[in-house]
Amino acid sequence: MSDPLRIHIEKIIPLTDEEFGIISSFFIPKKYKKHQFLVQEGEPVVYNYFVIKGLLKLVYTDETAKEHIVGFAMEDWWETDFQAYYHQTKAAMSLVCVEDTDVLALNLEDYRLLCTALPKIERFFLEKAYMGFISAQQRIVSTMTTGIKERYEQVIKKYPSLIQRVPKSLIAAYLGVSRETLSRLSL
Amino acid sequence: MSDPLRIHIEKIIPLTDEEFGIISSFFIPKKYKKHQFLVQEGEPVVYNYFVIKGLLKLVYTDETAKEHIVGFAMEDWWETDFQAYYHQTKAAMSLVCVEDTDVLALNLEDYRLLCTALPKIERFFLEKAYMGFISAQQRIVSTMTTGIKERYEQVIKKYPSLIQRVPKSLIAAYLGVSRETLSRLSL
DNA sequence: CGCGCGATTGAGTAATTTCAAATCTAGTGG
DNA sequence: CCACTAGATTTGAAATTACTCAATCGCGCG
Repeated sequence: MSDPLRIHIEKIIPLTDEEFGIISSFFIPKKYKKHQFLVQEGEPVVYNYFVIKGLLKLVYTDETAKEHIVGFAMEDWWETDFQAYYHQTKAAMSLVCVEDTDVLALNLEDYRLLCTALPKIERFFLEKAYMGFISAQQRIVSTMTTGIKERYEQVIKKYPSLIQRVPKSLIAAYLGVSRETLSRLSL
Repeated sequence: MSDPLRIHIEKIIPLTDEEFGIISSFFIPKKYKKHQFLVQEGEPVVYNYFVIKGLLKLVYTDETAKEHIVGFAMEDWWETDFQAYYHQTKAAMSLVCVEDTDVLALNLEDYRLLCTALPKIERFFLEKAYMGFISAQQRIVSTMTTGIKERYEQVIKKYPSLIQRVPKSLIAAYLGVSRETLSRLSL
């Protein structure tokens, strides 16, 4: 009854026990240790991950080996290389544990089967995709219009726990500035 | 039979004439002239727009009155201030005609009625939302990792007609650099 | 105690911005 | 057909900002 996935989905659509049983049967529980890779750049992306517990970073590594944080994923978040997952191509980025992490994994075929078995779940995924789009777009606007200091403050306001859980250098990589520049901001 | 909306939707889900009749009945055709506003910052956002013909820019204006282009919308694109539309709040950005433009407008209540009347349309909107999310995320990655020259080249490669249809200063505002800087790139 | 990781600080360099002026171009009216 | 004008683009130069590279500091842990 206190299943995190069920609570998460029921924030958007109500479920009977039977329906949740169907949903549940498509997900594979997995556990990873800090520094392990869930998605590896250059490899196929098998799963979309729902985070039960822990913290992940989605990282793009450029030609000069510099790491750029595309996003973090904590409890109740979905994360993967969505482009590669959905189109079944090789990953362009990596999904890596920042902490020991428990997830539920859903492969694309099972996702489609789930949607066939329980069409109303599509409403849920639509909401998730839509919200993901809105928040990505707002991040774009924020990057274009807002100074680094304010962006940093927005991040710690929006995800207060993040500052406790990751080194500031990762936040810098998320904001798109060097760790030195972030360090020099008078906060 | 050559209805742009029908062709657009049928790229994702097949439709009977009757089904398309239902869909069609929820949309309101509208026409706008260059420089007119479809969405005005600070005002409620009534519609989501499907562009039949023409070109729109989605603009965020910052405190210093500088314009930032969140996105363009040309034929077969959907555009609005999605955040404000979906949550029925005031617009944070404006949607403005770059050319005379014909659209089909869908208000949120009609959107919900349409989804009830024809649930399979949700598959279509899910695909759109998902692709919108992916492309927004890729724009974030591109901004973080790629130099301006390459980003400019990517844009003209992806949307070749854009360069003919908008001044370079708008592309600069889309890329997040000053028009002078864009002008100084040796292309 | 000493190692290692993260954070800070300093100095020089590179890129971008801003402000200003000059140039170019397309469309308009004479 | 030409001159004029408004908008768009380019160029110049100074100022700002962030970057890189390097050294230092701080702290927890074996």
